Amino acid sequence: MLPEHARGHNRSLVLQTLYRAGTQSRADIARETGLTRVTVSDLVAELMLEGLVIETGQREDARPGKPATLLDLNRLAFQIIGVDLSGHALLRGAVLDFDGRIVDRVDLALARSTGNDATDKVIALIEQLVVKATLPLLGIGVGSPGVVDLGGVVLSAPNLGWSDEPLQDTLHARFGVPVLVMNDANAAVLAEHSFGDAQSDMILIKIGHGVGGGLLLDGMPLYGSRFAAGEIGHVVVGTDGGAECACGKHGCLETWLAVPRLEAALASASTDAEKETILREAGQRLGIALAPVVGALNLAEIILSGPTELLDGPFEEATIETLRRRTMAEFHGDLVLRMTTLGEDIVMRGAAVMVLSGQLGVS
Amino acid sequence: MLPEHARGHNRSLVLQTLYRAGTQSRADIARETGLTRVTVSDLVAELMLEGLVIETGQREDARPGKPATLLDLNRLAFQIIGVDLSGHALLRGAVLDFDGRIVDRVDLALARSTGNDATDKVIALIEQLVVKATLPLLGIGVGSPGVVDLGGVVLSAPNLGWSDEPLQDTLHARFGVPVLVMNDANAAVLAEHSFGDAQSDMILIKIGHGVGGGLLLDGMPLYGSRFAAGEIGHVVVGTDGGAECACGKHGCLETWLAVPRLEAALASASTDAEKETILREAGQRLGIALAPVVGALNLAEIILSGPTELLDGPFEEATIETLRRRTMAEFHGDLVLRMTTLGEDIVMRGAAVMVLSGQLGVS
DNA sequence: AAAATTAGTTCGTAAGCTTTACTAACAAAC
DNA sequence: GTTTGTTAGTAAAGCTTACGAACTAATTTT
Repeated sequence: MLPEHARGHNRSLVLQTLYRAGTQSRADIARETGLTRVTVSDLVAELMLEGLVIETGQREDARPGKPATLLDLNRLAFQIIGVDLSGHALLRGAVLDFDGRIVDRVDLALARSTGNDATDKVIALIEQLVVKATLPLLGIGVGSPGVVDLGGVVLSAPNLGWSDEPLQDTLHARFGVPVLVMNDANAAVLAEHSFGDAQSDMILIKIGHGVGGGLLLDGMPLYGSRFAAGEIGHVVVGTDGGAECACGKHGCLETWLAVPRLEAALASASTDAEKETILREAGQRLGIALAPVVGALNLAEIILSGPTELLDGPFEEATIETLRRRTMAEFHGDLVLRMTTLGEDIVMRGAAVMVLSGQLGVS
Repeated sequence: MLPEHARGHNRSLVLQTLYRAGTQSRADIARETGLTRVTVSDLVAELMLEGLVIETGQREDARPGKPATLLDLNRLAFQIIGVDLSGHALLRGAVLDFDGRIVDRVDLALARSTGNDATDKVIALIEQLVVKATLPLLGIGVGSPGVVDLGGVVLSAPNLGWSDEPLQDTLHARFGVPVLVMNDANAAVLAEHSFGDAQSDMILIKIGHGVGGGLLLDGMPLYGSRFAAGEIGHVVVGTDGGAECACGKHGCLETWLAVPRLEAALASASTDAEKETILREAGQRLGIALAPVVGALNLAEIILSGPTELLDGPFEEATIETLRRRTMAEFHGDLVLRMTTLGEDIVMRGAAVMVLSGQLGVS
């Protein structure tokens, strides 16, 4: 641990304080961080030289003493590109600002491309986004389905036909800015944590063509021993059989609640009561699968991401009821289950958080 | 982050290097840590003044250059007291050396004491141990059943009749040395990680009068949002009912595999085949409960701690078979399940690791 | 014997943060 | 209007920490 590491840490501390609490004075930051006013002034001077921080005028409120010079992140310093590769047929990308707001967006049909063709599609998408950016780029964040290691190599992503695809290096070589590639559900968790005021111990379940999850424990994403943390779709649920899965097993979580399966089941139902029963059954299965996870990790919150019309209602209710019945209320009395508030943009916004966090230590 | 924090980090780095790799020279440590020889010399001088590090002579092997002065941790500098409160009827304690070896031990019957009486028993146990220690004490580590917060307050431990018991503060006030109190299963996980060459992502399941677990993720213990991580005993397993539990639910993990339940079931079995079936059934239940956890966390290793005669055999086999059948082999091909190698001393040795880690940053 | 190699120390320097002391700018009270 | 007290920010000096260069020391290789 060298002095410059400590300096970098303190730099991030200042940025973090401004990012979270917004406009503040140097003295405010000093109080908040525990550093002295002198040190904060020094760090702020450095950050202003780099264009990351600006003075925004004086504080107006009437109180004794010299009025404070207010500071803020220079929210016009950079933009970020966020990319979501988790759609089954559509690659989605956006230009985002410092606050994670979407400035512009581009979609590109995957058209069943796989392997190098898929990689080329991703590059083409980003090229369009680079043109649309109106400010220098802080970096590019990508949320990819499948298993992604810490170096941004997609170890396995069946839908895109990738195995050991060094996407992060490829994109960095092509675009020359920092690139971060992460699993889509992990990116979504980061978005929910930053923008959706989620707690620090939670799991996010992403239900779409497949079922995946991302975990945040004590505020940090979990990757797992082989970078496959959250890959819960092919865990068998219950002790009473179930439909056959593409993976060969019977009763995998995906066979109960992947969107195509749910829609097919709903289509064959005639009455509303039947439909509700189908949704409740699926929600119960999710609860059964999650109960040991919630118990073992003492989670505070479960977030669902997926089609609102399917998940928001009987499904969600059945899941939380099942969880409550199967775990100790004493430890989980405050357990919350809810839909994400970020909708379809969750992965792109999470990808932007990755970049902010990786480049500035801010989130 | 102040310079002195960085200094502390580097101090621990030096100690850690010596702790893990054993006898080495200053130059070896410099190469290993990336610090310069100058800095290492400075840190070593400080540590030698404190009596934590000693020179053990010159290296003997024939190679060019000035022969190295070898260093080692002063393994006669301190001893540690480790206490295990998880026994149903017996409090166990030991004096341990720097390497976690047990130097002396003391047991004390709990005799159904609860509340303040139980606290007094713990103090009496430690008083006996303090007398037996032959070197200055680095600290006292305690593994307690129940839910323990980060400040060493036992929020809830039914067997000992404790709620919100500030055990860490009480013991620190009484004995004047650093005290660390942690959940028993978490302590056990630390022991297994340090002494049992376990991997960095694992769960340890402790089966005794109750069933509890401890998690190590990326080398760090997990505490959970309400400090109840690992409390998996009262999660309902399977979708086919089960016996009634003391907590009021049906089919909790404890109703399938707590030791008293298992022994009762075995006692009513007449043939060996019947007994094996009972153990296999229990092992399967554990596998069913753990499958979602292993899947969600992408764990590499599962360790069992408890009566060998029950767990080591059909039980263990059934658990790993069930896990393999219920999770994706692709992500968990190297999944290992085994008994702990540390036997009954695991919690006391883990308590010692807590102290080593907390006081010296070593583990 | 000379050259090469490795270990460890001494000395001076750079970086980073703190403490102390200051100026500037304001509000409140007399 | 002056005094008193408070708050913001800066300047200077000093401490801690780590580093690099240059040195001594001890041993093997040539």
